[in-house]
Amino acid sequence: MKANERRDVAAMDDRKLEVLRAIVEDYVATQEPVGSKTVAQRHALGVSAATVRNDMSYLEEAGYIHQPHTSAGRIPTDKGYRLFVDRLGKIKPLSAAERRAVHRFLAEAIDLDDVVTRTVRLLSQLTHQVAVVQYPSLNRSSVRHLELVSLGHRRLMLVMITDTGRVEQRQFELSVELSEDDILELRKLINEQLTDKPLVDATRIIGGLVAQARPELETAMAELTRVLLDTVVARPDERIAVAGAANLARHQAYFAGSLRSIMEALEEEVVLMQLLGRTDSGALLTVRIGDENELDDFRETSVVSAGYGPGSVVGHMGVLGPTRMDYPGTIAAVRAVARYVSEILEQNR
Amino acid sequence: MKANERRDVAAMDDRKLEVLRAIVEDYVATQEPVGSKTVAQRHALGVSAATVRNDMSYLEEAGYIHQPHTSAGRIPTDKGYRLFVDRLGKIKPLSAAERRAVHRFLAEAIDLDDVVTRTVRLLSQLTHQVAVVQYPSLNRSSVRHLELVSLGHRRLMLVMITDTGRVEQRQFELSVELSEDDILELRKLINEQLTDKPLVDATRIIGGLVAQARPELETAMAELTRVLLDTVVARPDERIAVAGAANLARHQAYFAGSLRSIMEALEEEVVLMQLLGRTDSGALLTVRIGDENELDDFRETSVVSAGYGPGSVVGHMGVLGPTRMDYPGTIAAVRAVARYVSEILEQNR
DNA sequence: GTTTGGCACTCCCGGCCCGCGAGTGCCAGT
DNA sequence: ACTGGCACTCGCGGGCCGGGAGTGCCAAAC
Repeated sequence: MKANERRDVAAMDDRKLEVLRAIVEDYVATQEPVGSKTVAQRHALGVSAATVRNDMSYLEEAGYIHQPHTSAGRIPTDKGYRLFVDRLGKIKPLSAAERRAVHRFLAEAIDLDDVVTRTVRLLSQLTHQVAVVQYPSLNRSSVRHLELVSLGHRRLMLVMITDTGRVEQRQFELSVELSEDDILELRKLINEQLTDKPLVDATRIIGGLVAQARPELETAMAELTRVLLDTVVARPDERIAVAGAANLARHQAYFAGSLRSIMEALEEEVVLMQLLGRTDSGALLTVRIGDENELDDFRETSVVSAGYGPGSVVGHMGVLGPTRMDYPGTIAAVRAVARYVSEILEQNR
Repeated sequence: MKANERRDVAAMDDRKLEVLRAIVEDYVATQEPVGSKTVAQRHALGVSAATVRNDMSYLEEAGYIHQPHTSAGRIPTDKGYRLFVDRLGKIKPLSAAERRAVHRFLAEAIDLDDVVTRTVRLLSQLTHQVAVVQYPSLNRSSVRHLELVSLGHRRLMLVMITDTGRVEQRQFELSVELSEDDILELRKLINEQLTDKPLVDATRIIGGLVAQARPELETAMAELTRVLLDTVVARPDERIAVAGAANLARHQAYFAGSLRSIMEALEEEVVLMQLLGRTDSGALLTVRIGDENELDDFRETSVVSAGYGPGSVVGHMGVLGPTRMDYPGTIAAVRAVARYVSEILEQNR
């Protein structure tokens, strides 16, 4: 199969590829099947419509395009889009104005929440599609600071700040009452052990905390330990922001029946993580086209996603739309935004 | 006009009202215009279809129902729904199983964020509609505690906790470096002044803070003051949670063209606030039907909303759907959930 | 005078047919 | 290998029609 595809591509001369590009570009622009005449005219290939027809029947044979019905033009298949993305699409960089807008808009962000909110809006506006941004994964962050605040009685609040700027906060109640000094002591102890440690190691470290507390504080520390573990482990990556769902409505005809299930999926963090997460190892940017998404409801959907983070990848962001989307433009937008957000995180570190 | 309507209602005998109820109920159930025969048969009125026809033509004259076209059945108008809601709909309380589910699901919430998230999901599931929940308004809350945390260098974090459990957090940078003791001093000062004060008074109090700080800390306090004001005033009510947007897709036919603009509106906090906020003064529960919403995009939409809070109202929650919705069921659900959430907030106070 | 059965009328809906046009595949000629 | 020509296919929109649901009105009955 793999060898077969290779031969297909190799056997195709440049003009056939050019025809495929023309079909993809026109179809994306007009949303209508594109015929041989259109291709021959609009894209100065220097050949007649008949020649284009021959190429098209070849491309159809090879599985890159297909006809919705006998007397219609051609539409790219998922395989066709794939080839286009891999070898034909020349990524068009954002315009200077767009770049400036991105920088200005993101530079105004005051904290991580704000960065994420602005990012997701920006992506959806740039691409006119649904945008999804995952908050920096706790698994890949380190603790910058832990704070323990008394709320009166036995009620406490634990605030954890990571090096990516993420703030997790959690209220709980202890079975014993602690003095302000006790709290300070516990806070100091926890901070000494956890500060600058990556969260993946936290589970281990937290386990050892109880042993280090003064005997009087052991009960409290044990309870605190449970809350810590809960905060760190039990809700690992779950935060995700979505924007631009209204753009789905623009493609109503396209999504037809699946609109509802897609919207349902957008409210499920697990599903979103799946869509974003399965990045090709190492690749900076991933495009998953139609069938390549395992989920049934997304068979007519493409996802363009990129990792971001200061130095290493701490989260993913992406854009979701119909398979017939403007790949070069979307790829450029996602890449540019991911890069710039990474820069911001780098600076704030 | 008002007098006119009064007379209309008064002039209608019970059977005419019964016919209107039958039309509303059937139309909501079937989504299809309902004819005289159906009404006469399904709802044991003890009269013939012809009689029902007379009543219907009266109801149409009075503006409670109308025909989409000459040879079709009748559909309630907004005015018809209004009368139904005000005088005809017998609110059917939730089933015991539903009530248990509500209690169980909400009781598990661990903090305010969790309460809101669970509430909005619950509402959308109970009603099969879009649910919207406003976080407790800062304007109507009091400060329970303020915390000032050093993040190293000159970077600080301000955490504010209100009596409704809402936690606002904000990072910022001072122009001067403070010692741990300085920070504690400032924190103490701020807490003394603000704890248990309603946030509406905060602006005034904050203004006086700088004067009370030691001269060495004046600069820092001035800067801090600005951050405080920003946190308290500049982002007053803005947090809103939405769930069940996928339910809009179920009513695709109904919303037709406006689907997109409705979805856009759902991403705009300002619009959502408008929809929820304009509560009739004092009323525990508000139903706004079709035209009664000022926004054009919501002419075919009804909103059922209720205030909630411990004792006094601190926020609103509601459900949004097509005008042809199950009002009795929706009203019951919104009311039950709002009450129970209020109870929870009361307990946590 | 309220209710009822009867009846003519209206008009939507779905099915059907048909002509147009876009697009194709094939072939013979360059 | 490319091209022009040509017959063919088939979706789409428009027009037509018959069935059916629902109405409004009227005259008779209670």
